[in-house]
Amino acid sequence: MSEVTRPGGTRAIARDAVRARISEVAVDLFDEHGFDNVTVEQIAATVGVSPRSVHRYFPAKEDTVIGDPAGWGEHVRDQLAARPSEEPIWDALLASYEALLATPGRSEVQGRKAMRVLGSTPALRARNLEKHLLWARLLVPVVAERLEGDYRTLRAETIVQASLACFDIALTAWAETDAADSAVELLRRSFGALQPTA
Amino acid sequence: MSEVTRPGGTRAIARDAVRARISEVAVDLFDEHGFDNVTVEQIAATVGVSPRSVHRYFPAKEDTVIGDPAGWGEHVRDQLAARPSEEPIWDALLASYEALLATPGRSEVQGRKAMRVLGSTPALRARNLEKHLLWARLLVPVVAERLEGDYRTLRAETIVQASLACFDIALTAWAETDAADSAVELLRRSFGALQPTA
DNA sequence: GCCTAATATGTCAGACTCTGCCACTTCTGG
DNA sequence: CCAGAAGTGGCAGAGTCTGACATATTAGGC
Repeated sequence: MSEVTRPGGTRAIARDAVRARISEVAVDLFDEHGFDNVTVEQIAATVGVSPRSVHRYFPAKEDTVIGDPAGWGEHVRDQLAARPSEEPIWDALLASYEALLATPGRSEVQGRKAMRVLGSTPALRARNLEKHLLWARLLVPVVAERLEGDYRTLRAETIVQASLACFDIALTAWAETDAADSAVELLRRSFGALQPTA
Repeated sequence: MSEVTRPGGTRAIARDAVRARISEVAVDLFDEHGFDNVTVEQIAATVGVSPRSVHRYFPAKEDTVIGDPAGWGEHVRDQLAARPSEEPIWDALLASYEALLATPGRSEVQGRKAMRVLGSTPALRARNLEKHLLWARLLVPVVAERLEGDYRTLRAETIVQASLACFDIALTAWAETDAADSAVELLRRSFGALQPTA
């Protein structure tokens, strides 16, 4: 997954290109040496900019891998809001995430590498999860509207966060080197783990 | 939730008391001024120790709020492993978390305050999620053993992460000032949100 | 093409978190 | 009482990150 494309002139294009380049270099270095063994200074030197500039493009070192998921959260929210209102909520969520996975972004090779890096360091993975909580804030009102009965917000929170866990687990599994399944197939598997079977 | 009680003589007792004191002071300061506005130096000064000592007791500043998750994760894992093997997995997980909540620890006031502080800052939330990952590593093998069929690890991961989300959401709701329900009641509500109703 | 305002960049100092090292202090238990 | 174990604080330094500021670059209007 890469950044949301924003129209804004040549400078915006240049900015996005610099961001992408820094991120690409960072992910490669992390993949090779481990996140904790690569400094911001090293990333900057490899790209050919100053550390100060790296920090201008990415608030934190982790964000060179994670990127800025905010735009994608809005995308999922919009997809979810557009689902038929009588559709079961789990089906609606699954379809919304699938639509997201169908959106062009990083190449498959780079995407897998980034996910592998993400899964290799607990702090990095946790920060990624924390960023995805932003998605929860966008999705919970939409889900709550489809629920009836007591504790609607609590239940909506639960369903949304469980679905985010499915998404994370599916992508993590997909990133494993020998994974033969597509990300969508694995997503369906993890969603299925929470469906009525008992 | 406080530290796991470990027999080990007077020194262990003293260590636990120092940890508890540092944590109490930290949570109070964070609650009053915000996590990012309170330095480790300030916590140390208020307690009457050096910053170096604070770092001896807590690997990271965030851990002054979160505590040591390893002991509690093992506790939950042990509770889960001791459940009857034919019990539905969701019931077994719920019972294990309930047993954890029944363990004496911080006072209710301090517990609520810590949960509120936990939810207030991205860095704290992320570190708390990292704790979830640690627990997951302990719980997934136990859950996977109770599953049959394909993709057992993926499904176990999903179930465990979803249950941890339930736990987190319940505690967060409980920490809200006007919450009238007990933490256990809220935990049952969030678990219920993932049970067959559709 | 020229010029100007807007934007981008690098240098620098400093704040904060965290770690390893070491000298010194405290304390437990035989 | 005493020795060894454990605890403490001071210190330097590494790494991340931020604000300030001077300088460089560039887009766009004329």
